[in-house]
Amino acid sequence: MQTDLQIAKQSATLRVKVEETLRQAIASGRFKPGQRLVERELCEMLGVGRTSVREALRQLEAEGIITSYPHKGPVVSTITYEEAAQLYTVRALLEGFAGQQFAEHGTAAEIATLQAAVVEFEAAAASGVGARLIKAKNVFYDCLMDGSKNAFVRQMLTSLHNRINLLRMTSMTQPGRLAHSIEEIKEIADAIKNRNGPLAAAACKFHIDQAAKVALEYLRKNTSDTP
Amino acid sequence: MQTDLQIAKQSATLRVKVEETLRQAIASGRFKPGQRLVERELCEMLGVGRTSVREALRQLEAEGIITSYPHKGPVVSTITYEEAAQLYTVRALLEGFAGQQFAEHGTAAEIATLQAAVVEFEAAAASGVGARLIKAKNVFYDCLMDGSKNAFVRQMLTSLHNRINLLRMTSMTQPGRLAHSIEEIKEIADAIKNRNGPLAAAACKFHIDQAAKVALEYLRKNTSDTP
DNA sequence: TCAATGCAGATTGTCTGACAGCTTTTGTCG
DNA sequence: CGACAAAAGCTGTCAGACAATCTGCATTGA
Repeated sequence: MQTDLQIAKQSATLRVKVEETLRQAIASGRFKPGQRLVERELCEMLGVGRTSVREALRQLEAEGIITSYPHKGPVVSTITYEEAAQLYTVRALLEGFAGQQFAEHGTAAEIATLQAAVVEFEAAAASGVGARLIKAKNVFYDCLMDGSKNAFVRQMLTSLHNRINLLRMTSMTQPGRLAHSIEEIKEIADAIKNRNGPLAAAACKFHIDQAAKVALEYLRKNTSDTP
Repeated sequence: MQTDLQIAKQSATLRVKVEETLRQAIASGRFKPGQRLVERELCEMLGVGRTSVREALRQLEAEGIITSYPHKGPVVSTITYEEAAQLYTVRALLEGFAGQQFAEHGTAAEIATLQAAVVEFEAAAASGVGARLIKAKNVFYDCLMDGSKNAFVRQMLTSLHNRINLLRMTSMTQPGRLAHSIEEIKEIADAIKNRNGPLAAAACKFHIDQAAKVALEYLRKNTSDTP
């Protein structure tokens, strides 16, 4: 495992590292939605040539987290209310599917891993450390996606998560939301443990729908506030 | 409309044209799965510099229709039996969703367009012209994806269609399959016309499952034949 | 004063040439 | 015949250059 990661990082081409760095920078809010990404600045900032930067940008563009306009260059993608609504809809669909597959075909070991992730998420929430919470949530979703046993679902959900990341920090920091979130996640894990496919799907869908409600409400207010 | 398209094609950057050309070349079988794509050859073939080719390749890689290995270069993606099965599964899920949305929220105009597409598909099948058939099918799916009213579903399905294209020609040329295919498509359009969401979803899922059955059977035979 | 025009700066899109590094193949020697 | 070294073929990356294009600002004309 460890060596795998190390080897992966070593043999990773420069372009991939740039990709990861930029993805991280965007996810962490270092670059904000709508902000222009000027090639030369990125080159200096990262200490690499234009080739690597441009190819990395193409990749991020394909993933949808940046948008480029011809002869104007790329900007960090913004997300409209309608897009966010659509995004959460399809996310609910796919995660519901993943949950159902997990419940019906997951191994005992996978279920154990999932439950451990829930426990860690709870602990992270109690600790109040934001970074730990995000990490725990990522572990949980990673596990859930693995449970779908479907590489395409995994890939699509990863892409959706990346695009929603800018909003997700919102939906989790809303007062009272976190406690509900924990309960919903427990429901998911329980349904999976009990091998109840439809219930697992419903629990996943419910969880996303709740998150969507909060995020969309926030988005609605903020987009009308700043015309 | 026309001017829009013309302007779009004019202002398209070279890179995008290369993308489209390569996508087409792969979809049409000009480049076969597993085949290496050597940069210099592509440059000569297309008459463009390495920059444009490499950036286009990154895009196609992100879409999954080519795969690159570090320091070895890109090859046209191959698809294993398991991957194909997963692909059809998620496609059934998404198209089922699209069909349901269409039935429940599609406009009368959209339904009329869909029905026209069905008629054209039938005519194309009767004509026996392969190209016309493929075009008709694409129109039908385009219409169906629009009906989902969800840009993400549309994008994901487009990507899946691209990746499945190499197999799709198979599943449609199987003897007897085409007649069934027409019937299934009619079922879909009927369910949508009658505003029956669940039935539309089921019809879409059934259609894909049938296509999957044929394609997977073919794939199973061919992959075990050529070790 | 204000709108239209036009120029200058900034940035992207693309090409060329170059070179190191990794893979694969070839060739040679024990 | 096998191992090891040399060579060839590509990719990954950089730097520099230049045309095309966008944008903001200044100039000009009504």
